[in-house]
Amino acid sequence: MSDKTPTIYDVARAAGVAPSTVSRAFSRPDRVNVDTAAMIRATAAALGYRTNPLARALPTGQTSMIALATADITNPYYFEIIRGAQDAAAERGYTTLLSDAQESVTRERESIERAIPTVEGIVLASTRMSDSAIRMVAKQRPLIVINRDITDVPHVVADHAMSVRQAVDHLVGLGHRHITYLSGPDAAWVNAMRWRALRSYAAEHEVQVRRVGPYPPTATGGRQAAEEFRDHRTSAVIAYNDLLAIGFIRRLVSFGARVPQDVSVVGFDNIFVTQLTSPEITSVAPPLRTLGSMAVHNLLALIGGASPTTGRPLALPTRLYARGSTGAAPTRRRAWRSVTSPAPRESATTPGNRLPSPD
Amino acid sequence: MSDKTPTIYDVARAAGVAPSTVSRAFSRPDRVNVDTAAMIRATAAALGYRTNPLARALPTGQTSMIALATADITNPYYFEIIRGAQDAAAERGYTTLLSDAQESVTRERESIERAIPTVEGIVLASTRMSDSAIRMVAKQRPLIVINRDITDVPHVVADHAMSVRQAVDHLVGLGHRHITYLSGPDAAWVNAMRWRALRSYAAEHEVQVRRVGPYPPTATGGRQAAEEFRDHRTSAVIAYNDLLAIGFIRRLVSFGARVPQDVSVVGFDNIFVTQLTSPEITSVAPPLRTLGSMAVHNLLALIGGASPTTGRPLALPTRLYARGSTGAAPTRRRAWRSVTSPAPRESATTPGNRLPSPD
DNA sequence: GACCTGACGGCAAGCGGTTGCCGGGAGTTG
DNA sequence: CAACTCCCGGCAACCGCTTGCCGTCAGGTC
Repeated sequence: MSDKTPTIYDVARAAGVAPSTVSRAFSRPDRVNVDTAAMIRATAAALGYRTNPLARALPTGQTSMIALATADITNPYYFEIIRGAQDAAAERGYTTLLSDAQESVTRERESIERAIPTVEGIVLASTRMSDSAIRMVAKQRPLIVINRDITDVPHVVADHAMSVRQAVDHLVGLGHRHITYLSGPDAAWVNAMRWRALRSYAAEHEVQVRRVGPYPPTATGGRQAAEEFRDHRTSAVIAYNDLLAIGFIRRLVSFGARVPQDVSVVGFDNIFVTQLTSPEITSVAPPLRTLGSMAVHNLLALIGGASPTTGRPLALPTRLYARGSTGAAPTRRRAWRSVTSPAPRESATTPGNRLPSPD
Repeated sequence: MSDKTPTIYDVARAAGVAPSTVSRAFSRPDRVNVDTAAMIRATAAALGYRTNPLARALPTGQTSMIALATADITNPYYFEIIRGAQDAAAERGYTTLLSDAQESVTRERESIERAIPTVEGIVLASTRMSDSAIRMVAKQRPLIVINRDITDVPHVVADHAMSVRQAVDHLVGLGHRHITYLSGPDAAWVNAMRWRALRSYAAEHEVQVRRVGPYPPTATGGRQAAEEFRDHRTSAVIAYNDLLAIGFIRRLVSFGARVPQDVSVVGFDNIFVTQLTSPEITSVAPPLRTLGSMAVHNLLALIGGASPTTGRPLALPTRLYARGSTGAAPTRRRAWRSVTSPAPRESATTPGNRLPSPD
């Protein structure tokens, strides 16, 4: 009994067959007699044999791995996408390699470059790369892009027009007629889509919209936005995403504004944090989990040799969750509560994540 | 020009040397003449050659991958750990394979089993596995455990005693003398440590402590906790983690309690969400990022052949961030505000993440 | 009974690197 | 100038699994 992990050769010897037969017993069961196969499996099990994915990958190129590239893994937005993707992948025996670009294009490219040789395909979730860069990657590996419509590259997208309609309808239903859009990163395709959809839909409904930004898609970005909003108020605000909405509201409140009495705010993505704030955030939820799993399904089909055109990129429906951050439009504009009144304080501390390592 | 990616053989032919020389030019530059090496690198670059990690891994076993196993990737607690680990790994040319157990022991074991053949080492972040199961894994691959002190298995831990002291000192400083501990999962080693430390430290300071739970380490768990707390109040509460603290506070507030006037709450981990709630959550921050990077450093050392005893497991210092959820103890206990008064409403909706896939 | 067919197992050549070992030649030493 | 080192490049044998191809043999056909 050697301490090394057993190989097909060990199994072959023990079972009295050729290595090739052992191999086939696992990878091509139909190619070998059922009894022989059963016998081989049995001895393999007894020896504790497990096929080495690396060795298998070399001749076949099948690593059973796919990459899921995210712009920032700490953004709750990705949670459900990741879950959906991983579940779908695991179901088919694939492992998901999560890559995190930390919101940097360079890092994104690097980590993708690095992943390419080991993965069979790639899912790009809200990439910041240019169309041409994406096409370069698509040339090397099967690729699916989430939430970005790029010609000739297969993708899955949420129905952005629908999401915007839901947000606007909700606000209009509450009597709002003036909406400010807090813009996300310019490089984010979704941001552009939302704004475009918003503008055209608003036009149809005699709603005034204007855009401010761009801001980083974080709570900090939202705070910034609030500073600027202060001088150009509207009764309603649509934020590029929930994090932005949250930061925005917090700062606004610290200015003495009341949400939703003075300002109604709706976000996008419906991340779990929307339910942990006061007020809770009204948010439009894209089917994140479905996007993730669908992306992987399509990717796996592509890897399996399906033609890229299969499965027309239909836009997945979204849904609005009405919560405390939206309410009836004020009948007439009034001054915000004085700033001197006791407003919830905001902490200036930052997480102490960079403690020196004690050595 | 073939469309296949070039191999060392292609480079060798183009450069007029043997494949082995090409190989060495990359993996053992000192073993080959500098000029030759430079020439080879040049032709390699011209051909667009890049060494295939899979092929390299087969004979050497060096996959340049490590696994980071988390109990629940959607828990913000892991963010900084992940970042720290990934940075440290990337710095040394390693790729991190993130695995997500979704809080299930079976899944955790499965994904680790699955990862073992492809990774050189493993970091276990707050595993739910038993000591013996962990030792089994440690037998197969170099292993580092985060935040769990298990004999004979190398680990990195935060100073739990210190964190508890900080929480208690903070509360005592505010005049609190009765503390309830909201317990996390029984399987979480940290939970046990905290409670133990809390009990002994409290005893020294004439503070009454009691424990309730266990609860799942989520906002929902916190809500549950609030239900039970309602009938057995104390002026101060220490929650197993921030999520628990947040859920707890929200429910409490919906009961008419005021935080921090009636109840002070401190959490652990200092996740980013603590700064997005009202009130913001006072929290004790373990050096998450350092834990992550240190774990990887040690792991890499282990892989490099260092003896496991190297680098005594010292406990990393923690730090408390005082925020709005804690305040002076009430001079005397008084009734909570009536439940009928307008309390912030809590949404009953759940994220619509499981939209049927439209096919 | 000769011939054909299909199922099944084995042989051996890869997949793309790595590495122990060998040997030629330049440089060093006495 | 002989003897000895080193440096450096090549040869070839792996690493563990897959797979095209071939041979054997049982069963079916006429």
